[in-house]
Amino acid sequence: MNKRVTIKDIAEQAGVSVGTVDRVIHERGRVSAEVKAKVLQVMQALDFEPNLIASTLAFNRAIQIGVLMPRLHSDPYWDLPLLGMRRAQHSVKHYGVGLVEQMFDLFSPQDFKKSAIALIDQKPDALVFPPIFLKESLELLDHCVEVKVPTILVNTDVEHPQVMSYIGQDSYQSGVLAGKLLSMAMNGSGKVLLLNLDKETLNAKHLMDKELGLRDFLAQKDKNSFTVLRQDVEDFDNPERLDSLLNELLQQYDDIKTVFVTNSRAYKLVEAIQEQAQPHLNILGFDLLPNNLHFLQMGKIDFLINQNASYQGYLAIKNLTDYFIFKKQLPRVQHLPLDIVVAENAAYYVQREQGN
Amino acid sequence: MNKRVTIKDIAEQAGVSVGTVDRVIHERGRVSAEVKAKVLQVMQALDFEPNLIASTLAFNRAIQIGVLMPRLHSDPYWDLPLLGMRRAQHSVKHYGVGLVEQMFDLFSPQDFKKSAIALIDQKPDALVFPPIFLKESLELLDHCVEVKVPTILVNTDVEHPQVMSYIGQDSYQSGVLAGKLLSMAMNGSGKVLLLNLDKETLNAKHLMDKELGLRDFLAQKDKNSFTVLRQDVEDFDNPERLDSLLNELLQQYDDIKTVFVTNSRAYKLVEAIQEQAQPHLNILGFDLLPNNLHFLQMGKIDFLINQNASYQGYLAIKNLTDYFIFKKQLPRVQHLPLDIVVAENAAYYVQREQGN
DNA sequence: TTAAATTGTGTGTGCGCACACACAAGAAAA
DNA sequence: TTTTCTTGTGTGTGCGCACACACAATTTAA
Repeated sequence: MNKRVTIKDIAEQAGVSVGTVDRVIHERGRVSAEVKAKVLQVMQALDFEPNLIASTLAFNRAIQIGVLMPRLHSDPYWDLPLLGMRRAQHSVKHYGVGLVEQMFDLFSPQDFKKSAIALIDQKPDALVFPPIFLKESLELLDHCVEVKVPTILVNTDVEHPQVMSYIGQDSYQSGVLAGKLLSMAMNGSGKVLLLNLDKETLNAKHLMDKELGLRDFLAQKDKNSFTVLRQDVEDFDNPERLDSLLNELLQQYDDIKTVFVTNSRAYKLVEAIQEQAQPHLNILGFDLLPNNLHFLQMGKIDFLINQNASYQGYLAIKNLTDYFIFKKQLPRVQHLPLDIVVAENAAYYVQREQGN
Repeated sequence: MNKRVTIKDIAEQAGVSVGTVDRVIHERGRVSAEVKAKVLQVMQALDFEPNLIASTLAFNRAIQIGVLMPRLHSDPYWDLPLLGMRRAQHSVKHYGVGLVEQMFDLFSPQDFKKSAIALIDQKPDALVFPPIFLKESLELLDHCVEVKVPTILVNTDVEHPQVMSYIGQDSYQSGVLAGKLLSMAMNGSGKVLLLNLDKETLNAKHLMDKELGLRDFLAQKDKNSFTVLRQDVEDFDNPERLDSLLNELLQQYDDIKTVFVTNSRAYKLVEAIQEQAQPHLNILGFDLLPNNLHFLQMGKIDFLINQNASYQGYLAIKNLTDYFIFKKQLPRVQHLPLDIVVAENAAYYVQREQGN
């Protein structure tokens, strides 16, 4: 372990004081061109790497990350990223990184807007949120430009100059992957029932992308043998309705072999299905919610594609720490793995959700 | 951001000096019982959490982690954990954590032993290695007891008091998972050809475990419809031999639908197979080696189970940093996820291998 | 020409903690 | 009783860096 090079070493070698070296490093100006060149040259020569530990200690400034998320416990999916963020905050708090949380109603653009304003008022150093409502999100991003708050998006990407980084899944590709798994389960031919259990499905780009991915994959695989039936259900909290709808469809179309639930609500479908002598349906859904996992273990759900929602939140905070504390550049897009989860390998992912 | 509590605050509140508080925290003794109790009580009351940044800075000691691994570039699989370790070292070097690497010949117990001695001679603070040779590994662990070097095992676990932590896959469960995937591919019935492309297969517990997992799963699924044929091939570097062997087996047994290559050498099989009008075989293998990935994309390998070899190495170093720098307790066993990798989701895992 | 602003450089302090050292008081050994 | 050891406590320095401040040498303005 050849002793680390410090700014003091640089100073000596360059024949200046540490203050001058410091000014060069932080580009604070007030250094003559020659001296600056000399210092930089010595830094290169000695391969200087600043001691980030000492740096953060001396920096001694708290970083506040504003977090704008759907209200906790209002929807099981949306709890995941928030909890991931909190876990991350816990593990970087000694760098002086804190969260300022502001919750909003998942189905209310007005509330989103109100919460956004409240959050900005607290002057956070950065912002993290999922752009659930496109119009309001763009307004928020515009506002961020003014107050110069860098932003990380999770869950859905939006093109905007103020977006420093997007962390989330590749929705199209997750549709492709679903196609692969379902085509395997269908063994050559059959119909896929695509279920959008959501409100305002038409506006949800990520759901559209998943459908597109599925259709593209199946078409490329075997255009004539596979069919996709799409059904949007806004009233997904009504089990009787869901069940009867499903039965109607099964009567109307034969050869429906699999169901693709495009979001995390596959468990709602399973809960709704009455035990009858139905043809066996293979069900594919998303995300490791407790209910989904339960049905996966019971064999009522066959596949879950893990979009790593919890890890999305975790990474968002970790990355902002890297950005502020360690001065790292962040990639514009970070797609997380699409894990194929079956009963036989679910335990590891559940464990990882807790850990990190 | 309520200002953090420091040892100075504790000292004031308890009416003692910081030195005394320090002695209490580090249990260095030389503190009277009453004072110690008082200090602890104040620490509790103020919810003191030491500033780990300041702590590591002041600690100012280099930690050397001894790494004993198969020689780089001798086997593509074994490169992964080592590269993971180097990546990890890079990301924690500012804590003063360094690696002392010592390589050995993958097939030579003698060389392993020699390298182990050479490594111990450099007095590392901890040791990481895969216990490839059981006898020699146990000797090494015994020696570690004497010199008091805590050890982390990767890839294979061994019971020994000096083993602080094992990081790796659950081999049995990976066999189970393979069973699940292959049974799906076989659609109800058929034979699995289990290929051990390795030397000294009989001594390799992890290969045995995989076989057991596969057999248990298939038996439980449908005892009568599935059969496992096992074939050990020590001469796996000879393509002609492999190809003819496979053809013999296909002639001898009908209804072989799938091949389970129990380690990372599935690509060797694919390379050996001559393009003939064979019945289509679904092939399952392990690990994201470049060659395996290539054949996965080409559709010649159907599934890869990712044992996260690279991440194993990464975690080993990260965990030791946590242990030494942040005084965290490590779990005795850390099983990494068994990722199901198909052509449609491979990219993310490849990307993660590079990143972390 | 002189005062004021600007530029270039060095010094000093503090971030919170770890640890060596100093030193007093009492206990044990001589 | 004197000496040595032990125990309990406080003080001081340094880890490497960030940043405020001091101050001289210029340059610009008045």
